[in-house]
Amino acid sequence: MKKLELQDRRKEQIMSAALSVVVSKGYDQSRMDDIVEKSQLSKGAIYWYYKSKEEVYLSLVDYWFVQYSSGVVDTLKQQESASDQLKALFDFFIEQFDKNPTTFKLLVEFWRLAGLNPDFNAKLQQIYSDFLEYIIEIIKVGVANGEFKNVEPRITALSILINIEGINWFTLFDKSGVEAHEYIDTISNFILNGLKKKRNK
Amino acid sequence: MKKLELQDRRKEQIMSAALSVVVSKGYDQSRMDDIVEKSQLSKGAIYWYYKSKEEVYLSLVDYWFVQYSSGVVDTLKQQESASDQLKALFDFFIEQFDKNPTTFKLLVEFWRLAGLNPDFNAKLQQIYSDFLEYIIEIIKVGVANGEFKNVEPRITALSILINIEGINWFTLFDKSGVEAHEYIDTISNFILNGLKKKRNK
DNA sequence: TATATTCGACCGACCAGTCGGTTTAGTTTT
DNA sequence: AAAACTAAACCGACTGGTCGGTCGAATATA
Repeated sequence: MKKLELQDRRKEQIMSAALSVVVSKGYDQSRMDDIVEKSQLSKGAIYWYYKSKEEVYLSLVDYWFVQYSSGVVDTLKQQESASDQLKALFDFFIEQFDKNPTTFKLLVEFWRLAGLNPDFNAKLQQIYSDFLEYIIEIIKVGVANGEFKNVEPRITALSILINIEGINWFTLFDKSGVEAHEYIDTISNFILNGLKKKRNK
Repeated sequence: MKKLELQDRRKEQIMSAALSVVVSKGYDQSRMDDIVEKSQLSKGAIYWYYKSKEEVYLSLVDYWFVQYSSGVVDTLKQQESASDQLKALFDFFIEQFDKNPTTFKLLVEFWRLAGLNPDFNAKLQQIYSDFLEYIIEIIKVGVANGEFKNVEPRITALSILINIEGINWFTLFDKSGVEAHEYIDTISNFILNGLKKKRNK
C-alpha cells in the first residue's frame, strides 16, 4: 500500500524533526514552527497528522522508545546465563549511548514532563514498568537456577535499571572526569559480584 | 542591621515562592505572576530584587543547594571509618528524601536547564564537581588506610553519586513497587561490599 | 520644632511581542 | 473526487518586563 507508506514517511519526517528540536530546546521552548522548518513540511501538514503540540510529543515518546530499545530483547536472547544477560544489558545501553547520546538526553525531558503531565506520566510508567518486569524475570531465572544469591528480584532489578539510566548523567555532568564505559564497568561489577553466588573451591 | 534583615526576608519570600512554583509547574510554565501571588509581594518587588526571571531561578539553585545539603559535612565528620562515612552519606540523603521529596524533584528540572542554558550548566557543574571531590577524598582515605580495595577513587565516587541521585527516581517512577529505603539499602550494600577488603579469617 | 527633601522599597496597570492553533484559498497526488 | 498537502494571513490568550508613581522613614534645613 503506497498510501500508508507515504503517511509513515511523513510521520517519520515529523517525528525526526520534533526529536531534534526538543533535544536542542526542550519541550516548552520548542516551537511548532521549528518543526515546520526542520521537517520541510508545512504547518498544515503537521496539523493534518497530529492535532496538537502535545500529541506530537506524546507520539515522540513511542518513536523514541522504539529507536532506543528495539533490539534489546533480541540481543539478550543470545545470552545463555542470567549474568551474561545482565552484562549484555549494560553493554547494550552503553553502545546506544556511544551511537547516539541524544537519545539519552531526552530521558530528562520526558521524565520531567511525566512529573508535570499525566499523559506523559502514564506513558513513561508503562514503558518503565515493562522494562523493569523484564529485568525481574532475568533475575528470577538466575536465582532459580542457583546462579544468583537469593536476592529480592524487584529491588535488584530497579538498582540495575537506575544504574543504566545513570548513563544519562554523562550527557550532563561533563566535568565528572569519568567515561561512561568506566562507570558502567565499575557499577556492573559491583552489582554482578554482589549478585553471584561465590564459587566453592 | 534592620535593613539587611528585611532584604533577606524578602529574598527568602521570593525564593520560597519560586521553589514551590517551579516544583509544580516547571521552569518554563512558571509565571512571574505565580511568584507574585505566592510571595505576597508585587511584581515590582520581585524585579527590585532580581533583574529577570532567569536570575530568580539561578539564585534558586543556590537556595536549593543550601537547603538540600547543608549539614552533610557535619554529619559525616561524626563518622570514624571511611565506610561509615559512605553509609552515613546514603543515609543522609534518604533522610532528606523522606523529609522533603520535592527537593529531589527539582534535580530533574535543574539538570534539564543545565543541558539547555550555559548559566545553569556552570552552576550545576560546580556544585557537583565539589561534591564529587568530597566523596573522592573519603574513598582515598579508605584506600590509604587499608579499609578499601585499591579501587579507582573517581569512578567509584561517581558511582556513589549517581546512585544517590537515583533516589530522585522515586519521585517519578511510582509504579516501581520499591521503597527508596530498600533501594538504597540494596545498592549501598552492593557498593560497600564491593569496596571493602575481605576480612581474613 | 516644624518643614522640606531624599531615597530605598514597592506597587500594578500596561505594552510589545510571542506562539499555539485556525482558516482560507488554492494545488498536487492518488 | 477525495485525500494530502502548501503558503500565508490571521486570531487571541498569554507573559516578561517596564515605568510612572506612591509611601514611610530618615536626614537635612530653616
